[in-house]
Amino acid sequence: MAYWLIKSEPSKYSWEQFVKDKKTFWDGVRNYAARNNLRAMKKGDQLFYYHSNEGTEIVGIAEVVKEAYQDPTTDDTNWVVVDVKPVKKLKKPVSLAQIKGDKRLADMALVKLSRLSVQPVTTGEWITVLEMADMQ
DNA sequence: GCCAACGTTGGC
DNA sequence: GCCAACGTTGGC
Repeated sequence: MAYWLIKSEPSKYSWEQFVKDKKTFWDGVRNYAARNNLRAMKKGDQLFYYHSNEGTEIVGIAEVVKEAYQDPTTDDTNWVVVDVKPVKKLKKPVSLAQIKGDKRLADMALVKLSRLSVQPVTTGEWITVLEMADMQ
């Protein structure tokens, strides 16, 4: 099983909305690196849900329920979506500032490739973030 | 609202 | 195929 991080602007699609919907397809990815990550996702993979622009923190955990398929919002076959569902909210959100301040997370894509909207997370990073969220 | 970083486009 | 110009993302 792999770990990932997906970003969303709360003003466009917040964690709260995601929980209300119970499931969504992750659309709007128009970047090849992010697209490749979507394609690499397997059912059951876990994802951090990150709020960009407002909050700038990891707020919850989601799970892949359906692997990549043609993006239903476009005819362009370059683009895919995955289905994801919320798993649980973090007890304490982990902010970008906290992540930047922890040297164990200095290599996180969130820090190094800040504009990538779908990024891989290593097992070590996953565990560290969960610790910071008071979830261990 | 500004601006840095980075991806993409298009001229040559 | 290089690289400048441009557009977009996202932190502050």
